[in-house]
Amino acid sequence: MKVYKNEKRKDYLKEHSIAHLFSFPIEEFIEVHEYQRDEWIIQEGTRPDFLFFVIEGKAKIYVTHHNGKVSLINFINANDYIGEMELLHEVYYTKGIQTSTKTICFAIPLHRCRTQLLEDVTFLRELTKFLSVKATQMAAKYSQSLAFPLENRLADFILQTADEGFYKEKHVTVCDFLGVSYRHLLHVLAQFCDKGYLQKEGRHYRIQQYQPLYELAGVLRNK
Amino acid sequence: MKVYKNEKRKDYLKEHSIAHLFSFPIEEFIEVHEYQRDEWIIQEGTRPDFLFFVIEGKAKIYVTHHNGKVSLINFINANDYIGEMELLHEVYYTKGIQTSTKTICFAIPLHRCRTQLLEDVTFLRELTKFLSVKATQMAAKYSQSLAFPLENRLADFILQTADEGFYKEKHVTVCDFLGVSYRHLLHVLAQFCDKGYLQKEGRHYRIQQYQPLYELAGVLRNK
DNA sequence: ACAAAAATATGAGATATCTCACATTTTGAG
DNA sequence: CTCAAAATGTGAGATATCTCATATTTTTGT
Repeated sequence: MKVYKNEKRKDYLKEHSIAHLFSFPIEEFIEVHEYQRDEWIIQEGTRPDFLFFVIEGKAKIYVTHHNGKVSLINFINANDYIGEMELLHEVYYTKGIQTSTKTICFAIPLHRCRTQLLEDVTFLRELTKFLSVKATQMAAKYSQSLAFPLENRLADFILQTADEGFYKEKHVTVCDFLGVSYRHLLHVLAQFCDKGYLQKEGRHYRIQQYQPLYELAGVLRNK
Repeated sequence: MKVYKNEKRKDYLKEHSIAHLFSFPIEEFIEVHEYQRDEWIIQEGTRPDFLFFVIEGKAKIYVTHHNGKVSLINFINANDYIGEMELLHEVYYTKGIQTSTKTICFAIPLHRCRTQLLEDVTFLRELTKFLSVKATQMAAKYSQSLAFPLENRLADFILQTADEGFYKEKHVTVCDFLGVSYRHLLHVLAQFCDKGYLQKEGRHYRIQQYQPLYELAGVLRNK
């Protein structure tokens, strides 16, 4: 992890100003952190000292279970908060956050700003919206994971992550995210190929037929 | 649904004052609603006109999927908010809320209070905490549902809901909540009886051995 | 450039969970 | 009280998903 200083820091603060998300002058407190690919921004089980706001990059939230299974709870993108749970709760089991690309965050030191943050209307209103979206997403994922087989959830995931007609996600990551075994993921992908929805090209999959994938994904939506 | 008026309303407002959750005088706006058992406080897919705060009673959040499956997303108890998503988001697919006992709520009319609520630090701070707990719970449930078989989740549920050593929940509700078929739920309950953890008495189950249930439930906790 | 680690791949058998069909019991509205 | 609806209960076969063993390929650190 690198901490940007002086000019580089100032440039980032100016270029990606988040002053409008607060009603007090926050900039002076902000540190600008750069994490490289696959670095851990927060270690699972360890309280962070900062509230982070992601400026550039992507990351993943992980939790490890007693039986050794790892769940990828969600993806984090630009303009997401990290560490807000620890700001709000004294006691909290901290999830691990790992970058999947180079990631730049604004880091707000909790020991200096906690009190002010918790009294700031502008900040709290934004955070409330952020959390409500998060809660809704998780509720949706939860109920879908119980109500539908992998076939449907995978179709949705493929459509959401496909890039120019190609699905290129890493199988291992997708297993953790959709909560299925590697074996079973490959099995369902192979079915999609058999049925002609996808065609494997090297290690990527070209989407051949969108319509049946749309139909499989469509049933996840609410009534 | 009944709306309490005059003395009855005043009594409730005094007895269960929520003035401390707001920094402006909210009481004058509050309606006191009573819902009987099994009544719907909010219809799925229909925007509510109020933000509710539960004073007494219990309710359930339901969502219906395209394939006809119904998920019980969560339980609602005293001191929970209902309808906060609709306060925060113009566009939102509203979940259904059904009481499971007689339930009394304070109902805050959105059209009159929305603006003030969204500018109220005290309210927003409380709501933020409420939502963060909700988001965390859902994330936990989600990852657990994927990582563990029913055996573990049911053991946890039995221990959490048991009353004086007896488990008495309705099977149909539990199926929706744990996202499994009726048949399978009975199957696992029968296993617990075979193994001597539970003993069926009429339509209730007496907990015979806590230890193995604790162990099954324990692996849900994080590493 | 090379060895180790990670990711991909595949087969076969086991288990968790679902669907459907049907019987019985309990509950609630009128 | 009565009847229909809801909840409970059981069997049997189907399917979704997991585990494990093992092989190949790709990526990564040094």
